[in-house]
Amino acid sequence: MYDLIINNISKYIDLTKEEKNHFTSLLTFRKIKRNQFLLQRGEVARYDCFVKKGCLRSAYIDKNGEEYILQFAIEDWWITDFESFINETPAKLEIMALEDTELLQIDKQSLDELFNNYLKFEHFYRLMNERHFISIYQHLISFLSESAEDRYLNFVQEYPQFLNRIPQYEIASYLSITPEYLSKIRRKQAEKEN
Amino acid sequence: MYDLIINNISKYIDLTKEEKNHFTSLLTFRKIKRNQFLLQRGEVARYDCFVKKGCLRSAYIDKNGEEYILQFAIEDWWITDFESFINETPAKLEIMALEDTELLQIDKQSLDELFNNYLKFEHFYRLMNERHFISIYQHLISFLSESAEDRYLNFVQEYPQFLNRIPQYEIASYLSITPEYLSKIRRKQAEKEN
DNA sequence: CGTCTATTTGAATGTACTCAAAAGCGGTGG
DNA sequence: CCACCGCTTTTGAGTACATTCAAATAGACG
Repeated sequence: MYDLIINNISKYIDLTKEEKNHFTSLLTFRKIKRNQFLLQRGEVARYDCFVKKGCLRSAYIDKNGEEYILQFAIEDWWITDFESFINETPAKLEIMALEDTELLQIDKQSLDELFNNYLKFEHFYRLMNERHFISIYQHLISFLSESAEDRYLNFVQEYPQFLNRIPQYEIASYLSITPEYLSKIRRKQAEKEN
Repeated sequence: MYDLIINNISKYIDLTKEEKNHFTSLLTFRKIKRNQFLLQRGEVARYDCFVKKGCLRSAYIDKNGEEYILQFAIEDWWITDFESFINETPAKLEIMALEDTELLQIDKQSLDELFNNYLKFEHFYRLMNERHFISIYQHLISFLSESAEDRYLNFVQEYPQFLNRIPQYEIASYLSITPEYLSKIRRKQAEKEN
């Protein structure tokens, strides 16, 4: 049950048996079905969620109802609306399952208590968030400096595991282009191959 | 000398006199002149820097030499190439002073030692980075969902203190538009006023 | 199969860019 | 105090990347 998440944390810090037990006692298991919401806009994100199995996406929805996917999360990834979770404010993002999904979640209060009692975990959380932060930075830079076509090519290189798993219009949204234009990019690439 | 930075940290955690003294003993003071580099691309960012006086900008430079400004930092802000500082890898960003600037900087080793000896400071750093992280997230969302014109209007609202201080072509770069187009946006806005 | 959803195609359009040149602005020296 | 220089901002014309809209085609699933 907890192998994957313990292993995930052990990449950053070493844990004693007691620490593992205490940590896992704070987790709750949750299943959500394909196309169901883990978090809806306006709710407070009460949990930081670790994906045990399945696939989710977080997206920002603007005033015109336009969706902008910010992150996909599969097995061994964490996902939440970070701003909402940290500040305990209404979420600007929504998180939806793209597949039937199994999660282990921890609520903010438990996490804060954990940080107070086991300082090691605050260290872990800082390190994990630093990585996450760096990846968002890179994402931002790629939007600033690259064309839609380059972003697609990078995506294919960097996340080949997503290509077979996630519909094309979701990938288009992640790359912030229209599905029509992504289709045209793909045709162009296919023509180049020959 | 240290009032501003101690005050900055005290927004997040309470410090004893001894902690303050220890912390400030780790800082080095540095002045850089307008148009000089605090960090150049390819160097490792050895310091996280607190701005005591002046103004800097961090920018990503792509293969064509195009600049994309990611952050401005004035008094009471922190700046570094986070990825380079954390991972101790060559910087992809450059940081330059837009005005004569005074800094207090701390190197990574001192910071890590500080975290080990005074766990409180790791807590501070986590909280500060969480805020920084959230603001990068919002920056990304604004690029995804808003037109150049809306981004400019938001910038004017959110950072009026920068308008008189930073040249227009730097602001254009931060908004990721050409100076020419920013000029056109401003004319359009001015016409609306009448 | 038939239906529903996802992808592709094409034509018209728009937002923002490029390039070139003019105008504005601030400082310096004669 | 004016003239000149370099740098920043504005203007305009032409263009490109990506969008919108509408329709056709392809795929997936019951």
